[in-house]
Amino acid sequence: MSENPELMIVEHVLDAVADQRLQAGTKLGEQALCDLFSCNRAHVRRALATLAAHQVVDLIPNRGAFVATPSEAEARDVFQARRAIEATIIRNVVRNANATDLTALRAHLEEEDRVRSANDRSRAIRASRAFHMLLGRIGRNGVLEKYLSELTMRTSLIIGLYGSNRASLCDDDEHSRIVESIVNRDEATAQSMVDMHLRHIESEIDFNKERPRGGPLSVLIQPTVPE
Amino acid sequence: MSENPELMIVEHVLDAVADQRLQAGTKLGEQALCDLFSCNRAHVRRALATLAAHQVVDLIPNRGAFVATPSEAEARDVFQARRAIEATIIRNVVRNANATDLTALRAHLEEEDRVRSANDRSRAIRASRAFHMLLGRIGRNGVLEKYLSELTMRTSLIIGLYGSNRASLCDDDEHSRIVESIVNRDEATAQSMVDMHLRHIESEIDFNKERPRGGPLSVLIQPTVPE
DNA sequence: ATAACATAAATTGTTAACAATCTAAATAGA
DNA sequence: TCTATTTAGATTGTTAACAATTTATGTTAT
Repeated sequence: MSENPELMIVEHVLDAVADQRLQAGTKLGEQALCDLFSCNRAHVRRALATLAAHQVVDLIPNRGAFVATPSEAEARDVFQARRAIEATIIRNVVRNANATDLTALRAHLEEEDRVRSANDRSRAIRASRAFHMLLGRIGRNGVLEKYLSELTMRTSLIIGLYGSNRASLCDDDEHSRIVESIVNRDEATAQSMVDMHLRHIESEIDFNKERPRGGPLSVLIQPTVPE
Repeated sequence: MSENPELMIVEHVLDAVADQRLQAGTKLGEQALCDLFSCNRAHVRRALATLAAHQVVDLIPNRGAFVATPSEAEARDVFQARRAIEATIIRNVVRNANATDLTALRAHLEEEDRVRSANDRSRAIRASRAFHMLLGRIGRNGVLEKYLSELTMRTSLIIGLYGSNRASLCDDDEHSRIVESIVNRDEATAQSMVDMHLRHIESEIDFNKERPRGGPLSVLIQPTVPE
C-alpha cells in the first residue's frame, strides 16, 4: 500500500463505487480512511476533495464525506448525458476500431459469457461496466472517456439505489449485437443499438423502490480483481 | 473575502481562466494564493486538488500547480466533446425553452451587440462564453451543464494558446441565428447551426502558432464583472 | 565569458497539536 | 415511559512547525 496514497484512495473508492460494493450514503470517515490506507488526514482530505469534484462524494461541512446519493432528477440527467456521450463514442469506435480492438471486444464478450454462467454478481457488474469503458477506450477521445467513466460510476450508484433485481447488469445479448454492428462498420445501427441499450437500462429503474443507504467501509480494501 | 475560501479560490481561478485573464502554464504558488485570498495552505491545497480534478490545473509533484496547457490532441477531443454535448443541450433548449428563456436569450444577444460596439475584448470573451452557458442552463440538464462549463473553460485555454486573433470570440451573427431557430422551434436547424458554429471556432485555431505561456497571478483578484 | 559547482532562499510535502462542532450516551424531570 | 437537558466522546476544522525538494544566487575554475 505504498505509492501516492491520495491516488490510492481515489482509485479504490471509485472502484468500489463502480462495483457497487460501496453503497450510496456510506460515510467516509477521515480516520477510517487514514487507517485503511495508512496515511495522514491531509492525504485523505485532498482525496475527498477530488472525489467530490467528480460528484461521487458529497462533502457536508462539519459532518464529513458521504458517498453521493443521486436524486431521481439527477439520474435522468446522467442517463441523458450517457446517451449524448456514448453516441459519439460508438461513432468513433465504428470508424476507428482496428483488428486489435475487435479482438479485444470479442474477448470481452466471451468473458461476459463466462461470468454469467458462473453466476458471480460482483464480477458481472464489473464486466458490464468494463464493456462500456472498453468502447470508451477504443473511441480514442480522452475527454469523452473520462466523462463516461464518471457517468458509469454514477450509474452504479443509481442502480444500487433504485434498480430492480435484474436491472443490476447489462443484457449480454445487447452487448454482443453492438459488437456485431461494429464489426460490420454499420454506424447507424451501432448508434441506435447503444441508444436503445441505455434506454433499456434506464427503463428497469424504479424510483419508488428506494433502498436503504449506507454500509460498511471495509469493502474498500477488497483486492481489485484484475478483470 | 470571507465565506468558504476554498470555493472562493476555485471560482476565481475558473473565472479567470474562462475570461482568458489567466494564461496556460501560469504557476499557482501556494503562498501566493494564501496571500491573495488570505487563508492558510490547507485551503489552497484542497482548492488546487479540486481544480486538478476539473483538468484546469496540472499538479506536478514537488513542483507545484500550473494552469493546464492543453495539447493539440486534447484540444480536438475537447471540441468533439463539445459538439456531442451541445447537440443534446440545444435539442433540450428547443424543446424546453419557455417565454422567460427566450427573453433571456434575446437580452443576451443585445448585450453581445453592445459589447461588440464597445470594443471591449475582455467583456466580449465573457459574453461569448455566457451565451453557451445560457443554453446550458435552459437545457435543464445539470450534468451536461457542468460538463459544458468545464469544456468552455478548456476551450478558453486552447484559444489563448493556439487561437488566431479573431478566433478569440464567437461570431455574434451565428449566435443570433441559433436563437432564431430556437424561437422557430426548428430542432434540426438549431442542431446543425450549433455544430457548424463549433466547427467554425475550431477551424480558426492554428496549432503552429503556439503562444508564450505563463503570466501573472494578480489577475485573479480583478473584480468579477456581474455580466 | 562560460560552465560547473556550492550555497542560500524559497517552495512543497508531512506531521502533530489544538479548537470547534457534531454525535451519542447518560441523567433528570414530567 | 417518554422527553428534554447535560455531559462525554468522537469527528471535523484550523493552524503551525518541521522536513524534503526544488529553484535561485553566487563563487570558482577552465
